[in-house]
Amino acid sequence: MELRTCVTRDTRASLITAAATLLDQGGPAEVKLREVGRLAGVSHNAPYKHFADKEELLAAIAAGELRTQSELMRRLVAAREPLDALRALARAYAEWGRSKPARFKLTFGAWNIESNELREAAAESRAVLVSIVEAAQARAELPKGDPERLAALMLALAHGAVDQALAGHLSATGKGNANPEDLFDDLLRYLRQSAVTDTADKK
Amino acid sequence: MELRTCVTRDTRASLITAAATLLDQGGPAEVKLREVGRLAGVSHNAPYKHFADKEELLAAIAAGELRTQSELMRRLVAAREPLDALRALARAYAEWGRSKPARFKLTFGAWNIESNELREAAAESRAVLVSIVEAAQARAELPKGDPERLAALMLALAHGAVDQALAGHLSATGKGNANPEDLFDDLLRYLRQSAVTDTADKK
DNA sequence: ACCTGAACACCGTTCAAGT
DNA sequence: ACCTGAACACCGTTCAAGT
Repeated sequence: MELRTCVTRDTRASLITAAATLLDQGGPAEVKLREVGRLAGVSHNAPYKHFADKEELLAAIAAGELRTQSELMRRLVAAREPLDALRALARAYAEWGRSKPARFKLTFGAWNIESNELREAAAESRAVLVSIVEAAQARAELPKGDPERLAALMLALAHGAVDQALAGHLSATGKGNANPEDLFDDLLRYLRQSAVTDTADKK
Repeated sequence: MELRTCVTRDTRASLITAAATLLDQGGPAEVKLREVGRLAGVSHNAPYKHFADKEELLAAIAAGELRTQSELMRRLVAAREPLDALRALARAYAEWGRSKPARFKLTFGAWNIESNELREAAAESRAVLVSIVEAAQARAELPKGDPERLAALMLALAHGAVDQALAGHLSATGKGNANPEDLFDDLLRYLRQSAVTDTADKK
C-alpha cells in the first residue's frame, strides 16, 4: 500500500492562499483558523501542523507577498529607462495598496516575528530600487549622493503616500486631491531639477 | 442628600487615559475593557456607559492624540523661521512615533468609524503645515506651486519614513542607516535647490 | 451613571484517540 | 500529516437587579 500524502499537493500553500483570501475580505481579524482550514479543504486544526500559531501564518502571507512583489518589480524594470522604471514602480506600489490594502498593511507592518525570509525579501526589493537609482544618477537624471539614501527617500514617500491614501488622509485635501502617483511624480520632478543644478555647478 | 456623581470628576476621561496606557504597553490587543475599567477605578462594564464598543474607545484615543498634536504643532511653529519650523515639526513627528508607536499607528490607521472629531483635528494639523509652506514660498525657500500639494508631499514623506522606521524597514539599509529626520532634511534640501532654480528662471 | 455577578458567543489553542 | 470531537482560556458584549 502506498502512502496517500499530498492529495491536494501542498496543504501549506493552500492554507496560505485561504488565509490571504480571508485577509482581503476583512483584515487580520477575519482570518479565523477554523475558516482557513475549511477553505483549504482540511480540518479545523490542520493549520497547527504547519504553523505554530496565527501570527506565523500571517507572516507567511507577508513573505509570499514580498516575493511576488520583487518578482513584479524585476519585470517592470526590464527594458525601461531609469526614470520611467521608477515611475512604473511607484504606480505598481500604489496599485497594490489600493487593490489589496489588507495585504499591503500586513506586509509593511511590524513583524514581531524574527523571520529571515521577510528580511531577505525586503532587502532584495530595495536592491532593485538602488540599482535603478544608480543608473539614473549616471545619466544625471537624479542628484548625486548615496544611492541608498536616495532610494530610501523615494521609498518613504511612496509608502507614506499610499498609507495615507488608504487611511483616507489624502483625499481630504481641498481641491488638489493628490494621489500617491501625483506626489511621486512631484518628487521626481524636484529631484531632477536638483540634478540639473548639480551639473551646472560642475561646469 | 446630594448626588454623588463625579467623584473622580470625569469617568470618560479616566477611561481614555487608562486605555491609552494599556495601548502603549502592547498595542490594541492589550486594551482589554475589563482591565480598562479596573485601571480607571470603575467596574468592568462601566466603559459601556460611555462607549458603544472597544472601537469607539480607541477612536476617542486617536481624536485626543490628534488634538494634542495640533496643539504641540502650534507651539513649535510660533516664533520660528519657516524652514526651521518645518524641521521642528518633522522632528516632533518622528519623536512622537518613536516614543508612542502604538498611539501613532492607531491615530494614522484607517478609522472605520465616521468621526467628525477625527476629520476636523486632522484638517487643522494640515492647515498649520500649509500656512508654513506658504510663508516659505513667499521667501523663495520652497518652490512655487500649490502649497497644499507641497504640504502633502512633505507629510507623506515624514509619515512614510516614520512608519518604515517603526516597522524596522529603515535601519536595515547598509551603512547609511538613515533616520526619518535625515530623510526629511534631504527632502528640504532638494526642494530649496529647486526653489533657487525657480528664481533663476524668473530673471 | 454607576455597581455586582452571571452569562453568552466567539475564537485561538490544545488534547486524545484515531488512520 | 492528517482526521474527528471535545475541551479550555480569554475576552468582547449583554443582561438582570441593585443604588
